[in-house]
Amino acid sequence: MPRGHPAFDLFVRKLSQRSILTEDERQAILSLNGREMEVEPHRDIVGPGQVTDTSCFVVSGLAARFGQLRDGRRQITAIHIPGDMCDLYSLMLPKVEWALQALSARLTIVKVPHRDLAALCRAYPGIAEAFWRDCVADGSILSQWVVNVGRRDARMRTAHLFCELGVRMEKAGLGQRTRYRLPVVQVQLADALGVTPVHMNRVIRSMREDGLMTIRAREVHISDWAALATAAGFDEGYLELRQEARRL
Amino acid sequence: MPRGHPAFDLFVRKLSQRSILTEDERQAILSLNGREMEVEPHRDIVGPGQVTDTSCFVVSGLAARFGQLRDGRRQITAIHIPGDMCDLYSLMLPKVEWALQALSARLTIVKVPHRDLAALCRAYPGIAEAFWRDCVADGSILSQWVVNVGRRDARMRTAHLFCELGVRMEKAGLGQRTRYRLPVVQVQLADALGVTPVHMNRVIRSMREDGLMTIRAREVHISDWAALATAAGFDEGYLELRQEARRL
DNA sequence: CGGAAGGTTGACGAGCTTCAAGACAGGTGG
DNA sequence: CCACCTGTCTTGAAGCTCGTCAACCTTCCG
Repeated sequence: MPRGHPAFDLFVRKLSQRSILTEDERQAILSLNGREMEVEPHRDIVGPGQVTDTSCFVVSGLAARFGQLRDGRRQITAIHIPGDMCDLYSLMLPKVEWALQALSARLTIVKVPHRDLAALCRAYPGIAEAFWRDCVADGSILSQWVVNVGRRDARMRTAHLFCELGVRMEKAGLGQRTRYRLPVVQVQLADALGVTPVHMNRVIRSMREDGLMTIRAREVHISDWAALATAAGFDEGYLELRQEARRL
Repeated sequence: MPRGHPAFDLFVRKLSQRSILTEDERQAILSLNGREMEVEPHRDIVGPGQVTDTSCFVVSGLAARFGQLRDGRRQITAIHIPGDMCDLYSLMLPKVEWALQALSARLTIVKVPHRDLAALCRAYPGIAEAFWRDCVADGSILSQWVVNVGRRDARMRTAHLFCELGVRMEKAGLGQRTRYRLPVVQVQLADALGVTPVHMNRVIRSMREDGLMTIRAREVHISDWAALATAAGFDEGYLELRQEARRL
């Protein structure tokens, strides 16, 4: 089996948490390859209206999908951490409607041609299923975000996002849920949570003053997980991966 | 080929708008069957935490997924119109995190066993792909909802929802985008848009006074589509089905 | 006729935005 | 080494959107 890009063991790891993969399938995914590149912030990796023929695997750093209004206001609809294949859904709908950008200063991705992903799906139905399940799991997070911005106030929303990221980071092996690197600025948190940067700042301050959490040097430190989770109304069920991961 | 439930030609119609299906595949889907039932509002078809072994096809009426906070506040995360297979994603993640309920007074669904859907996927990779694409398309709508509740004010949000539903109804052959039946009460619109019922009422009144649209006898009538779409910042790209619907 | 459900309206307050300014840090050039 | 600049964080004050509470109205239906 030819060796692919070394970062893809992160991808196998993530898929295996949700789906059952045979050894053949694992090896097939590990043999994937693509163009590695570093992306600077505020530059679209893919932009709305484009038809793309690649998906982007996050090696290090953070990526995000942005929706944009005509007046320039932005809303982040998804945050992708290392190990995520963002734009996997574009394999099904290659015309993308959202901008994908770097969220952190240093973002390294691998661009994987749809051609190769499609070949894998044809050869191994189990891989197609794992990809499908991955898209659905992203949708589950998206549902939670709708609830978040729709029905929680700014403080709950913020607490909820930090809980979600903590759990996702931990599951991906990138830190503990109570302490993880988050190389983003407050403006971007505001864009993710649907508030203004000014208000974002006040909310973070208030949570710091209440002893819930602190952010220093791009690192989140949650001092009281239970209190934060309660304040957020956080229930990690929607991130639960290891359910009855049967094969079709 | 055994005849299945007659309503599934709506399903084939919808899938065919997004994906290319062979005649065999169409016939296979049409042979699907399940238990038809009528559901009254405020009763969970499936509830959070349950593990389900069926998906629900909407024959007539409206269904919705609800997220709920501990204090009882609700947020609708998806509205399903006739022809939608809601809970299709549960084929991949059978443990559901959201409540599925009737939105309209009279909702008729067909409960299709996962077993049968899975058998179809195994026998016809093209059907699996169409299902996958359907899930992704739902995710695309969900992204737009995040932008909606995150960055648009109540008036824009409302206008946006009526535009979206208009286009979806039209594509499904259930009316014109400027005139369609929407058998829901204002409380439910408020739950979908993340505002209070009182404010919902004021927004609808204001839009009526501005000559944008009216709702009478559960029927939406959009008097000035262009003005409404502009007020909403509506761009139907994210609902566009007929893109390069290639097969893998 | 009476009750229930949904729609409508007013008054008031809270949460969030907007505008504006200042503090602080890191990086650059003289 | 310091002056300066730029990006980020922080804070205050004023105002608007939206939520809350409460009441009343209309329609429908038994």
